[in-house]
Amino acid sequence: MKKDTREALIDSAFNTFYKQGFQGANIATILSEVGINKGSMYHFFKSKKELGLAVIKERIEQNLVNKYTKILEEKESLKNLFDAMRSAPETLVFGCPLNKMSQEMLYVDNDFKKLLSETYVIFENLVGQIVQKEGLEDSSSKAKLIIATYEGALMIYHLNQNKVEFRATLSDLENQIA
Amino acid sequence: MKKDTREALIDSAFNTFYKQGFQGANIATILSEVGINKGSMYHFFKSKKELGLAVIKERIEQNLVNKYTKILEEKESLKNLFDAMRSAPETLVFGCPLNKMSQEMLYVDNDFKKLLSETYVIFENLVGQIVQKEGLEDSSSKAKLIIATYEGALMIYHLNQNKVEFRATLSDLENQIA
DNA sequence: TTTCTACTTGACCAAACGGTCAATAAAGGA
DNA sequence: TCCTTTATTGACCGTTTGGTCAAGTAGAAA
Repeated sequence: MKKDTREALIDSAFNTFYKQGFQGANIATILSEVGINKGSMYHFFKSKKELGLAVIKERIEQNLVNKYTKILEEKESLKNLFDAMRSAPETLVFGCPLNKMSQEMLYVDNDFKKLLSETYVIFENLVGQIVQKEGLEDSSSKAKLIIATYEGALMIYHLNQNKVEFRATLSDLENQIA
Repeated sequence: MKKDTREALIDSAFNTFYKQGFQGANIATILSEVGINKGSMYHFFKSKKELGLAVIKERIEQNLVNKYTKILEEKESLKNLFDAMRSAPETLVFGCPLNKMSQEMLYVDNDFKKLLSETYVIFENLVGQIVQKEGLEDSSSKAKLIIATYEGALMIYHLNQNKVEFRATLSDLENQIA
């Protein structure tokens, strides 16, 4: 179990940053959640920032890759993509992790910006492949439109808590895309 | 000039929070920018949080109201709405203030959440009125779609810095709405 | 068993943070 | 002019913050 300290640290950091924001989160919270001491964390990460970057790389990016490559490999990719997006309120209870982190950190730190931009490219490519698989043209601009609408609608959902309208927006988009 | 301290404070706070986030910003920065002492600020605002709420109410919300009521009163409202949105990268250099603040603070503090939700309602209503003025049906769900796409596309723009594609996304939306 | 490395402890630190306060100054009205 | 209210000063405070470090422990390899 000792070997998993690093993973437990990233898990807890992801959750804490996700809820409270990177700058608003404090390390002590993460430490007590994992049940270790400060020095132990600094053995794996040389700073809070490094921990943040690891969270982006190993959780935010990885979660996106896992989720959307799986959809890409399925039979009805595009349909499943919209199904997955429509269920976002259930899974992403504090919003889109990539969007949250981006809004907060993009102009605060350049290393965050670089990593978050790279993560977005991966996201767009995966959605683009799903669109392309359906034989649709302009897959990259369609992917952008899907992601934009999804992210924006998710923001609105978190502001007005109206799940029905959130899903309706995505369904309209789905009908329009195909 | 002395009477404008409160306004100068909110101006500087808005800019600082906009760039660095609410939690990431420190009061000393704002104070030195305005050129006053700490006690002077605490004469007008009883806490950093009160200053943050005032920024939302008196800058973020007000700016939205000013900008979109003006468009609503113009001749070609809907066209001008899309023109204004397309020029967002020039005016909103760090993203959408409402979106940024929402992503950061929605699940951190309930007073922020309430105020930000109210601000969104105002935003949606104004865009809804612009849509309705054009004689289009379903103005409220069309307003949601416009805002969602706009917010999402703006997020993408800040991640990939591609202004051409940002504008294209909004132009596609414009063509599809009408 | 010894040794080397990876990990963990817990006390410690300096700096930065948000916030307070009594004293003072300036403005405005009577 | 005097007086009251509003605004400003600047020193001060307690807490929290991210981060350090010397010491010790556990585990694996030899």
